[in-house]
Amino acid sequence: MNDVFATELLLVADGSPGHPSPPSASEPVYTIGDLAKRFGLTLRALRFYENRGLLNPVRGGGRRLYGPKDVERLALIVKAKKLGLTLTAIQQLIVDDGEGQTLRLSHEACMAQIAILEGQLAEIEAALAELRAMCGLTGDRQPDRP
Amino acid sequence: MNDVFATELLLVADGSPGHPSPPSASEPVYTIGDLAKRFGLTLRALRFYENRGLLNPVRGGGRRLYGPKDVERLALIVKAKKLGLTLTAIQQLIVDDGEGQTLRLSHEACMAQIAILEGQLAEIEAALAELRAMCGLTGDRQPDRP
DNA sequence: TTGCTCCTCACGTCACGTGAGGTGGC
DNA sequence: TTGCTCCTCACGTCACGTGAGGTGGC
Repeated sequence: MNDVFATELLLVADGSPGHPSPPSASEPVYTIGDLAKRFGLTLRALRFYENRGLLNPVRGGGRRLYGPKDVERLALIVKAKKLGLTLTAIQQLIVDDGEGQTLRLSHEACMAQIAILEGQLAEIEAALAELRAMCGLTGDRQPDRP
Repeated sequence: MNDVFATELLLVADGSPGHPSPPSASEPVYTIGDLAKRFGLTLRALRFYENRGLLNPVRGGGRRLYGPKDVERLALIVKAKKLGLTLTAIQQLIVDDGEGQTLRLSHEACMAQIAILEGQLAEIEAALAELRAMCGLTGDRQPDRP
């Protein structure tokens, strides 16, 4: 389904002991490069997330190895970032409810985030209106009326 | 017209030599606190702009003293920031055309900035749509149709 | 041997926030 | 003496970018 994952899929015998989610036998394992390509992130970003405690891949020969749970978690991180949440917030919002990881965003927090984004939206729209006026464009982007 | 300016207006005899725009006699002079209140900025922000070379107030008794030209320049900085421009860009865009300072934004740069903001707008609108769905709100914020 | 991918420091960027410790004039 | 406003370091924050210098396996 995915070139990166099809060609670079690895298998690992066991995870390191004590790891929160050690990849078990025959589970797919990905390198940092795999995930970077898949999610459109840099290696640096993935290492940074790990440093912030958002990811916790096992090590194999000094390299980071990501299992399905790590992939699931990273997908949530990327999704939450698109919602405009900070990494600090994301770290506290991702929880595991037995059947997988989810973004536990309370209704209150959700409304608060909406308010923040609406504020940013207004600022950007005001800036766009001003810039379009400066560029000699009409604010509503309709052709000139007679 | 402005309480801050009316009550804290100072007069200074001469500017320091070599300064690009030394306040001359009987020109109004403002403190950093005056400008912070007037423009809704922090003292730290004003000092930071100075450090970046965006402002260059004279000193009087160790204190920063801002003249009308500094005020004019700061107004431009604040306006440009609202357009989403970086301080580095702003520094290069502010020019003095004999009759005052202006933001020299080329048509090309203007269009480029519009494109950037339109991209941000799209991202924020997508995030808002998602958040409203999560919060159980309708995307277009209209009441439920029968 | 070369090329590729990965690694760990560690400093840089952006626009400030936030104390720490001190000064000057009412 | 207290309160207010100002000052200069200087480290912290946010989310990474960007080398520097080195490793491992084809």
